[in-house]
Amino acid sequence: MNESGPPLRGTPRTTIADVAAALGLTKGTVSRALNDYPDIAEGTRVRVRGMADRMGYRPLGSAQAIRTGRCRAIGLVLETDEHDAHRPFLNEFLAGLSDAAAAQSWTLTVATAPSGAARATYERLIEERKADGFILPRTRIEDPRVNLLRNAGVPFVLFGRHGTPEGCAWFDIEAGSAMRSAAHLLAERGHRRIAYVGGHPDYTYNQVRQQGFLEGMDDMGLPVPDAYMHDGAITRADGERAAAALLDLAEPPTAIVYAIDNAAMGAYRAAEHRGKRVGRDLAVIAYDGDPNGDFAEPPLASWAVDWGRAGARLAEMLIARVRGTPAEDLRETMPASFLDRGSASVVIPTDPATAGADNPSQLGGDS
Amino acid sequence: MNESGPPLRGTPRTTIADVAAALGLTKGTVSRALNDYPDIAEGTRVRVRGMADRMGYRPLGSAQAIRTGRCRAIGLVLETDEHDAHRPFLNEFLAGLSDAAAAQSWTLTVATAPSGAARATYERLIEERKADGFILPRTRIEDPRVNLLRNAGVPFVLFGRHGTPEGCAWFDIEAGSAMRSAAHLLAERGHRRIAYVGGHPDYTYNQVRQQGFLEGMDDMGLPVPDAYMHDGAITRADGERAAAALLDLAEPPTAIVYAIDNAAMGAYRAAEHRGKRVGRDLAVIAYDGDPNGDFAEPPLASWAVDWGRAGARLAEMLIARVRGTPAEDLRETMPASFLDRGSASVVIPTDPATAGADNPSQLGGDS
DNA sequence: ATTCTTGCCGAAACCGGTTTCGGAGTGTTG
DNA sequence: CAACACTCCGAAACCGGTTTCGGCAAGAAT
Repeated sequence: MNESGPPLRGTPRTTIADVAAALGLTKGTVSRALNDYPDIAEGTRVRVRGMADRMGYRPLGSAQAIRTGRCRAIGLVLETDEHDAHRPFLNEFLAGLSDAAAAQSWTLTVATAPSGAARATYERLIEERKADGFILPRTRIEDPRVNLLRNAGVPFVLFGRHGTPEGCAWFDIEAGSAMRSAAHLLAERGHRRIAYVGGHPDYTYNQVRQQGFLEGMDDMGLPVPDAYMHDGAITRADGERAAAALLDLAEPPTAIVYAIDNAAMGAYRAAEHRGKRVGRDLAVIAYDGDPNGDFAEPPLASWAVDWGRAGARLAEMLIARVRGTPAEDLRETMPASFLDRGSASVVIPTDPATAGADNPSQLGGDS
Repeated sequence: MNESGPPLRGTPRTTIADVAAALGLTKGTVSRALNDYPDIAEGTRVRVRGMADRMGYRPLGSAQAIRTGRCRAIGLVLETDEHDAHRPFLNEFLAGLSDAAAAQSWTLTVATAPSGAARATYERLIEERKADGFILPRTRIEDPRVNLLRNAGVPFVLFGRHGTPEGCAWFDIEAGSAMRSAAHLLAERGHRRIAYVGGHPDYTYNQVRQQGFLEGMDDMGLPVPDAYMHDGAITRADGERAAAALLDLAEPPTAIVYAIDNAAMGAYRAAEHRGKRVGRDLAVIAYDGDPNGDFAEPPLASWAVDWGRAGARLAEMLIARVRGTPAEDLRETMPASFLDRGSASVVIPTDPATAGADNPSQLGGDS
């Protein structure tokens, strides 16, 4: 019984036995030749190699898997009911992963799960050996996936550092220094009152970006009053609320740094409702490089991440990890690149008399 | 040799042999019991079932695959360097696919390829049996993937009908009737001069939507001059150009129907540059339900597709197809739902004297 | 009481690979 | 010339399932 299905494959693949027969060898020998066993004569190896790809032989992953325990597949579990800054980039991220995997004849197994119930999904994939290891996007500060995989003995690579990175391989974007540079840049353009609006506090990216911003402000000797620090702005509406609160302060900031592009888009409306204009009365720099930001008026300055490249490196690192490279040797960062667009080009004339002091009357003059 | 990797799994799965031993049966019997063979006593079957899930037994996909030829995986090849109207929805689409697959203990294998070189990707996945069948998103009018898979004897389900659908299973959104309704609705709101801006001409969606629009116009007895029919607008810039051309006509349309939300977003700027305003002087209805449209001023009226549901149905249909259901029995459509937002709420007062005639002077009065 | 079914399960082959083991052939050394 | 060490490959077990085949036992038919 089981699943009886008529539409079986047309051509009946060439198996390793076919290759062996064509050469008068045994399949064991062919297998060892192809897998670089040292007890195979070099001449035999090239004969086997030649015949194998002349016959178009491609080993059957599942057949290998049952003996080796490896299916040459990267696992990726996307958590769905979650704010997804990477939504516009999912394509590129998947492309990076998939291409890098394909280059080594690996494939990509994707699953989704509601954030809470991800555990069961991982367990199923592990139990059925659908993946040799996992890439963990959007790491949280306390991330239950890490312990789960650690205990199961399944290799993984974090995208974003973890609170306790012992024994973890990770890849990360230098978002901290990006935010730090944002603070520098705004300060150099004359801003003294710069506010920050963060994202979801449970995630490591949020910590990193906020800290980077604060370092940047500290570098420039600029104070950051509590009222200038917001958090938890994920959606455009969140960002609008935060901007509204900031702009309604007695001493409103002249610039806002957002952790998330999407939230930053809300600043435009908040400013407009107060007769101000982003890019003229208020500078905004955000992070993500969301293409939609390019269509804002003026376009949103932002830090862009090369998601394709990130995916590719993550895939390569995970494959290396599965093959045995120690986790400690698999740690990389990649810089983000700044898109210096209109929203950031607000220059505050530095009055020598008031330079260094907080001077509220600086704000608001047209052009 | 081969890939020697230390981090092997912790717990050594329970195999079918373990279950058999625990019951004093042979693994053959256990296998048949679990797969509903008729020659197993009902009592035995329940004993086996009970013991199996008490022991947490889960069959190893790759082991099954080598005998059955099925790995219980859905294949999805995303073409990357392509205009992707589904980009904002990729998440939901994947979630729909993955959840429906998981419900039947299937998984999802995702690969990407540049549009041109997709063939090799399919061949590799087929050759290595990484997927039992494929879901083909974004069907083209002449789609090489169809012949490829047909010849290979690999099951597939089209997302969007194909030019020659013989022997094809497909799922489709009723975008034709959506566009038709859009024409009706605009006509009912008094519009007589309605233009259309299509998307990429190689894809079936474009054909379907355009035809639906023309039918709707025909239903209402409204003429569609050639100058009112545009095509090939994918990006926001494309849409802006098309709108500009239309608005610069001697008799500009009072409403534009777009095949793609993203292109429709360009109409806002084109209108603005001409002192007009979408939602007041120009009605716009598009298609895709892009969440960004909700942040336009006024929000973009559009037809939304439930991508999660679409993915789920596609997965279920493909699994059925793999299990033997004839392609002809696997054909479904799903309606799109109209988001009647600000951009469509332009009412042209129907002057009894001029009703039915094209009257250019109708346009543009401030409400 | 014999024969014929029928229900039910064990035994074993099989799928396509990998890995271990042993041994035939050759070359080296004492 | 015997003993020994290598090189290289065949033979066969193995992985975890599925599927075929055959046979035992109980009940039905003759």
